[in-house]
Amino acid sequence: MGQALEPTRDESSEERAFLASYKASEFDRPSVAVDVVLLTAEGGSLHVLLTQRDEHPFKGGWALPGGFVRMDESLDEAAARVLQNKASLSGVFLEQLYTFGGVRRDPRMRVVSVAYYALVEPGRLRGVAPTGLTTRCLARLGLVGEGEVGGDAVAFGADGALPLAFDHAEMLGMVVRRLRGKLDYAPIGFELLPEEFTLRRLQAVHETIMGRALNKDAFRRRMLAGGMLQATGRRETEVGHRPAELYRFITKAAR
Amino acid sequence: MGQALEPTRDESSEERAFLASYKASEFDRPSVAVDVVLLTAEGGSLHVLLTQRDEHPFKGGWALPGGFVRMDESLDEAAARVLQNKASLSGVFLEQLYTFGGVRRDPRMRVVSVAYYALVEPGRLRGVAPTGLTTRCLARLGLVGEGEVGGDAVAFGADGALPLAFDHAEMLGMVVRRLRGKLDYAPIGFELLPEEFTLRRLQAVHETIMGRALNKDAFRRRMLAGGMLQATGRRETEVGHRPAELYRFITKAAR
DNA sequence: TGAATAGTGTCTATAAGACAATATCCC
DNA sequence: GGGATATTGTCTTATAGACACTATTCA
Repeated sequence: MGQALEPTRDESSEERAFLASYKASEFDRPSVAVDVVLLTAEGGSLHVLLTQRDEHPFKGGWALPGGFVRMDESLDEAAARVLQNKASLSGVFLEQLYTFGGVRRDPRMRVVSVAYYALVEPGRLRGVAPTGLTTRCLARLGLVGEGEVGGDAVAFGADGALPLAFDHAEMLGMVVRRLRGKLDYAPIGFELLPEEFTLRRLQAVHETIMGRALNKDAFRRRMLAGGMLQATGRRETEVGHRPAELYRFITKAAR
Repeated sequence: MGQALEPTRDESSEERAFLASYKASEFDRPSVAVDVVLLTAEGGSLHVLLTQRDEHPFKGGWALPGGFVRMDESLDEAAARVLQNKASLSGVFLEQLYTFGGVRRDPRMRVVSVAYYALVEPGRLRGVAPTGLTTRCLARLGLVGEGEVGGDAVAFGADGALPLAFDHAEMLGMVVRRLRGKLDYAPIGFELLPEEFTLRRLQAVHETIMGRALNKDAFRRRMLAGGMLQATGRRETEVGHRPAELYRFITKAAR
């Protein structure tokens, strides 16, 4: 570039005086948190990791895993830390979703929350939310205004819809719409599958995200023409019918 | 919904005790700011409002208009306030872009900045940045890695590329890519035009955003088929050739 | 009348949808 | 062999790009 200024090189006495006199804590400021929407796709539905709150506010309600951003970590790092601490996951797809900053979204105090979403294949979530636990669950995700622009999402537990804390229903609605929008041009379907998969499984993931059936022929053609799939030569086994070829996702760099 | 908990109704003594004991200012926290990318399209280029910094850091560099978020306003409201104060604009398209939260993006202190972008027609920017002023300008915007996924943008003033403060080159790069991605399915081209416009002008705006020529016939067909345009019956005047019909953008609601 | 762009109609190439035919596994 | 799904090939239809032709304004 050569265009950006280099602040560290510009250590004039004038600047040093300015920095010394700058009172960083002079004003009230919001807290900054990250919330992570950890998603997986299984059984034709998206599932999201939720934890039950044992304190006020929204005591007993279900919330996304989150935490406050530390002074020595970036937002991305904070989201990765939350994912590591709450789900023992690292190295997964993790991307910023949107930042929620309503004045009263947390009744305790002003909290600006940067929402992230993570995508992981079901196999990596074994043990993260064992059935039977009441404090955390993988809830099935459904949209309220199906097919509409705005609207919240609903999370279903074993006994029906779960009460969601804060504005987390809005976050969940936004993440589904974001996925649907990105699916056509970003390689996000692969993030929800193991390393090797059949075209049928990939289509099932896409159908799960879109919430509707897709044309098999067109899907197959589009995927193979897209140049992001590499045939392994191997085939699935023990399926009770003709086994399909296993494919692998190849990044642009590896092509 | 009926699923969300209602915190205000849940005023048990237990909750009141909790809220009273909650120490909101116990921890260090980042400052929260908004930066606004105010864009318009003219002469085949996108233009962005920049102000020259007269203080450290990045003294003399060019920055997006921005400001700290107040405790009594949402992020959207803060962005609208900045737009009103710095450009005397209200009621324009304004949408969140991305949140930048690198640890050292501001050398003074930790600042998390929520970037917004606003779109206005050139006519509404008359007087906002008069030529000749040295403290603010409407800079022509160009992408660095044209056609690539990532990469910064460059802002050109009268004398060439302007040095951009903070991570604002990254914000500008992101806004161009966001616009290109949204153009196909969101009605954002209209936001950069006056209320009535010809198809040729609309195509010029799309070409400006995409940075490449578009097929005239296909563009025309697609726009007319999209159902978002209403012919006014009037035509442009004084153009030195056959005048084109004037169209108006109609929202879904008005259809 | 000429220059310049608007607007229409038609042909072709490409991608999507539908559907039939064949292939290959497990039981 | 029968059941089930994979895979291939073909036909039809919708859309994008190319291009020719006509229309309308101002100079």
